[in-house]
Amino acid sequence: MEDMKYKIEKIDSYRWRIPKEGKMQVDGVVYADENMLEEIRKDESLQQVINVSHLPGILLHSLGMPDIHWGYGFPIGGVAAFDIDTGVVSPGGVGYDINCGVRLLKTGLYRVEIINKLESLVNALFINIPSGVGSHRKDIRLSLQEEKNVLKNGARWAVSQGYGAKEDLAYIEENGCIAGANPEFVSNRALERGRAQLGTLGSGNHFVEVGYVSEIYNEKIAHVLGLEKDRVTIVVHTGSRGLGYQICDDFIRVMIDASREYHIELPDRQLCCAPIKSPQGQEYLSAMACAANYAFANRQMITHWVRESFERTLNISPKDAQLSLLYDVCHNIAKFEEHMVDGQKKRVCVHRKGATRSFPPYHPDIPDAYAITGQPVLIPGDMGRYSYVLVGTENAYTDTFGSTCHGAGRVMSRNQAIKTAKGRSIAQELKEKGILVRADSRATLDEELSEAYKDVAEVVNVVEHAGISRKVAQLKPLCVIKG
DNA sequence: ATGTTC
Repeated sequence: MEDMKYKIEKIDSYRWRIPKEGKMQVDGVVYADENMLEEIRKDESLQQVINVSHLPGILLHSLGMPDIHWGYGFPIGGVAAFDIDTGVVSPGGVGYDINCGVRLLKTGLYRVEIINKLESLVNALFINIPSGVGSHRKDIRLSLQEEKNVLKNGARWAVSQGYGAKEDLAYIEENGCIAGANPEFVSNRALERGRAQLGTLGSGNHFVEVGYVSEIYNEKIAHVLGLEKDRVTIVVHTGSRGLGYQICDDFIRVMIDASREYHIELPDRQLCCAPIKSPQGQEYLSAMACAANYAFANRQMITHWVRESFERTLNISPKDAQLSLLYDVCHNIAKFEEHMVDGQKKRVCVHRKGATRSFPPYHPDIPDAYAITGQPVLIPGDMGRYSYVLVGTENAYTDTFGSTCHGAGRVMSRNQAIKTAKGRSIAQELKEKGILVRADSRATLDEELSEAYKDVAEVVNVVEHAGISRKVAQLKPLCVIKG
């Protein structure tokens, strides 16, 4: 590399250290192989890992996952944990799409049973789940009071309204509801934006994808999770829509003032934050929990319309379709968790921005049914390739505050992707690969071009070799709806 | 990611 602004040392084939210097409070640690590191160093994301390491109360290290890339203040693919008494909470450490996340449904169906019905299936999904920028539902009109119930109760609210079943809740991170949500700290503007958008997909990299289990890497774990080769699966990737965006935006303003008030020295204004125990910190966490719960409810409602689309299109009963929830993970969130710090168990505030929780077997916060496997970790790839199901490990718990990667990671900006796609039909190219796509906008398809992303297989390879997740299965797409 | 620059 030409001008090196920071030192980087090899720990092993999959881990790199940026040693603490100057005002850094801790080292930076990045998970990547050698080739990936070269790519990663082309953007500002490692400088962002360093910037985060300056924040007060940061514990052990500022982490970068192999799918790291440039983000607002904190890198996307970043993990940082803070001491509750001396540390801070930062909206930039969570991101604009609060509780953007992934849910995986498994079915009793085999690929051959749906392969001739993909067109009607994708059409049904596209009709039943509004997609695209600003998408909203005409069939649901929430009162303000009811919306506040959504924010307080998350997926549980959705189930109480008939979207899915009570049994689903055990298979959602935090059972689909983050504690401490208080709608009092959500602005009217955020509430307004959220009201008509509940139960919609959104845009960008969000999608609903019907696919199948293409590869099993660990038969025993796959069996416990209910995955079998050629079985049909559904992946839902979406978040908290305009509501989460507005909450992030509102609190960035609050935190710029708070950083000044508490004399927090910031290497980048975008890292604006407040002490966890300050009023501003607590208010952000209450509002963030509201957005997180909205996102859980959103994925739960979308699940209902996925099930309905399957039942109607394939003319099967819900029981026969067996669209059961395998798991639902957050990948943009700040949470209070217990971790080992300097040999002591300690409650800390973990920021995961474009990073997934990866809890080990027998951790009390994972479903009983998965005690022996560890927490399912859901890693979507790009539109044209494949996604992965992994499980959490003890190493993740000790090395990365129980965290791992979240996806393929962009290598092209959105504009670059649009330029690359010029003169091509991405939908047609996908069709030739056997993937049927329906999208609200052509521009979104162009932005989400396969080549705009790293090969997720390489990302997953790193987290597996570094020991912070174990590979269980690969899923390949058959049809997909997008924004 | 985002009523894609109130």
